[in-house]
Amino acid sequence: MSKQFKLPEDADLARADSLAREIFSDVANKWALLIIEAIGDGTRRFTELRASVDGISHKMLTQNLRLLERNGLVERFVHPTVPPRVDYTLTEPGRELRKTVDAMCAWTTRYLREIETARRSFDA
Amino acid sequence: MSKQFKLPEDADLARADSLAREIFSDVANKWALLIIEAIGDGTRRFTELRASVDGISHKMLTQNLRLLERNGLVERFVHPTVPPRVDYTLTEPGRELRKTVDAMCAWTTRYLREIETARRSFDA
DNA sequence: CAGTATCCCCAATGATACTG
DNA sequence: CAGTATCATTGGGGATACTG
Repeated sequence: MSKQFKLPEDADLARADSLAREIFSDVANKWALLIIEAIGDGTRRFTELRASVDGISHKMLTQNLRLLERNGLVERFVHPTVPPRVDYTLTEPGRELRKTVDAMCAWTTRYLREIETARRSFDA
Repeated sequence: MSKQFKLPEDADLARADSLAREIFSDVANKWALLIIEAIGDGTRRFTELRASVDGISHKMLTQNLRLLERNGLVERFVHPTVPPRVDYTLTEPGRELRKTVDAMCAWTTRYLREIETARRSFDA
C-alpha cells in the first residue's frame, strides 16, 4: 500500500494524514489550480480573474477564492473605496504550489499530441 | 489575461487550446491524481488500487481508470485467466505526470502546519 | 476478480436577485 | 465592483445487483 503523504513520526500521525488528504482534496481540483495559475506572480482583481479563468462562474470563483484564502494560499486586499476594489495575490505557500501547477500545465502542452492520438485509438 | 497553456504557433491554435483545457480538466481532479500516485512505479491490480486509494468507490475507480487509459496515461493488461486478473501500470506520459503529483504531495506535507494555522485564524 | 448496468438521491453548480 | 443569499436543476457519485 503506497502512502501518498510522507509524514513525520508523530504521535497523532493519523490526524496529520487525514488533514493531508483534506488539503489535497481542496487543492487538487480544476478551479483552484486554474485560479492559482491565473493569479500567477501578479495582483489580480475579482473581475480580472473571472475573465481570465475560462468558463468559471461567479459563484465558483468566490467559493474557490475563499477556500484558497482559508488555506492561506491566497491573500486578499480590500481597498476601502467605493466602488470596492479587491486585490488577490499568492502567498508564499501559494507561490510554491503554483510551481507544481506550472509543471502540470507544461506537461499538458508537452503531451498534447500523444494524448490526442491515444484518445483516437481508444475511441476506436 | 494570462494563458495557462503555452502553445506552438499553430494554424488551429484555438482547437489545441480547448484540447489542453479538456485534458487539464480530466487530469486535475483528486481521484485521477491519487490513482496515478497509487500506481506509482509498480504494477497494481484493481482490488489493490481500491484498497490503496482511500475512500474511492468501485465506480469512481473504474471510471477514472478508463479516463486515464483513454488519455494514454495508464496501460491495462488483462490476463486471460479465470478468475480474471488485470494489471495497471503507468505509461511514459503517466510517469511524467506522476512527477508533478509527487511534487504536489510533497507540497502538502511541507505546508501542513502552516495551512492548519491559516485555517484556524481564518475560521476565527 | 474485474467490470457493467441500473436505480436513486444528495450535493455541487448555475442563474438570479439583492446589498454595501 | 465585489460579494452574499436563495432557489432550481442536474448530474456526479454511491449502493446494489448481475455477468464473464
